[in-house]
Amino acid sequence: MRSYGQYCAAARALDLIGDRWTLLIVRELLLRGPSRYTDLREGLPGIATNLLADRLRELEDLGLVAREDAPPPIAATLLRLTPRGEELRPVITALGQWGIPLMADPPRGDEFRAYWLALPVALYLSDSAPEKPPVAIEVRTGAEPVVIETADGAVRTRAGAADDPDAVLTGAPELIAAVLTGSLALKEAVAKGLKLEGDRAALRRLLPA
Amino acid sequence: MRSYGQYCAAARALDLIGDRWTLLIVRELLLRGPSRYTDLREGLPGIATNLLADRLRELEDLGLVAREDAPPPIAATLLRLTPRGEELRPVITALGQWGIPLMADPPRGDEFRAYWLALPVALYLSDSAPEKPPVAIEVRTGAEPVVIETADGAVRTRAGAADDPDAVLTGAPELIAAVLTGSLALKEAVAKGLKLEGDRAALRRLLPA
DNA sequence: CCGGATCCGGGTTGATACTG
DNA sequence: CAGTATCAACCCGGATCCGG
Repeated sequence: MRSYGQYCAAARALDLIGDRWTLLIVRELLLRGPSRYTDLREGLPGIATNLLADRLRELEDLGLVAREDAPPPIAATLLRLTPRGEELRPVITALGQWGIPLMADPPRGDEFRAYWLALPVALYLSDSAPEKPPVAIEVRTGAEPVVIETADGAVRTRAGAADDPDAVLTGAPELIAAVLTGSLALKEAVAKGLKLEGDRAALRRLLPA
Repeated sequence: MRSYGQYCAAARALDLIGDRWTLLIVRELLLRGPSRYTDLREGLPGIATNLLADRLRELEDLGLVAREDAPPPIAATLLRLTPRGEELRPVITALGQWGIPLMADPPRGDEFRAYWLALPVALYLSDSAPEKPPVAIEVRTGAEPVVIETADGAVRTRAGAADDPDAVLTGAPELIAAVLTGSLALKEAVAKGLKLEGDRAALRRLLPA
């Protein structure tokens, strides 16, 4: 954690969270909430385990991450963001928004985790008919499914399958991403191989205009 | 520029601009506009000249920075952000906002350039009386003065001295920063050594409530 | 003076193996 | 599960030098 030695807010921020991997660790904690060490490592493919341990210790020292013991049935310690750590959300959001155009070219062997879609979902989706009954859409594109659902006007994602989804979306990550960010029309995505089962209107209700 | 190899917008953004110094180079170009190589280096104390050259070449290859020949009288090439590069402003802004609390502790030998104040100014100052005649406030805290002035409702900064400033603010960078961000009352700052000459109301008109 | 290129020492990162 | 240990490769920072 070498300092830039500049009395500038952005430079001082980068002093703390500008190291390689640090912001991606914050992304994981923002998207997944309190996590075990091993789960973090699973969500950060490519990181060396010693680096993850180092970074977590630094983040703890800085007061951005806290360690806590999980409730009794589970024997594990959880890592969670402190309130000050949560305040990094706008940074991740700004980075993600700037990076959206980069998602147009396909993964080329990049790793992918379905819950990462929570980032574009939060940025681009909104419930255009909050007065109607809530909807749930299951997305199958990574190893594990993700559910996009509405809850009193807001749109959220969570890991896992839906009990009784209004629609199920299956296909390549770049097709899903393009549809969710509005850069590709649903019809064209289907023509390119995206599979949409169930109630198409439920999905349209959430998509950007 | 090693890739994280993750199909995630934030990770891909960091693939491009996550290297050390890269975002600070963007900060310089955002705050100063088109600049010569040597001026960039002056605004990035601590950077090794080869690193600056490397980063600029990368940014050029990525289409975030463009090189242009300065108009005839001057014999120099200028570096400027492309539109896509300008789109990084929200990233710098988010970082700067998160970093503001870190400015509370004094510089401790950190380098400082007065025009860096443009960042907090844009975030925190606004003209509460745009119908009145414009005001100009000169700030003397670094090697070179900076002017904060209003122009049709907006608050801007520019390098240099003011012809006929409504007020002049002189003092340590951390006092100036604390006042501009509203974390320290003007009266208390003056008690701590800040010097305010001229029309106090002109400054109050711009400060956060 | 401007705009770099080159070289070198040391620190950081990354891959793998290993451990309580 | 949650790391530590080790080591090679790479990147960074500082100094120096060089062509317009």
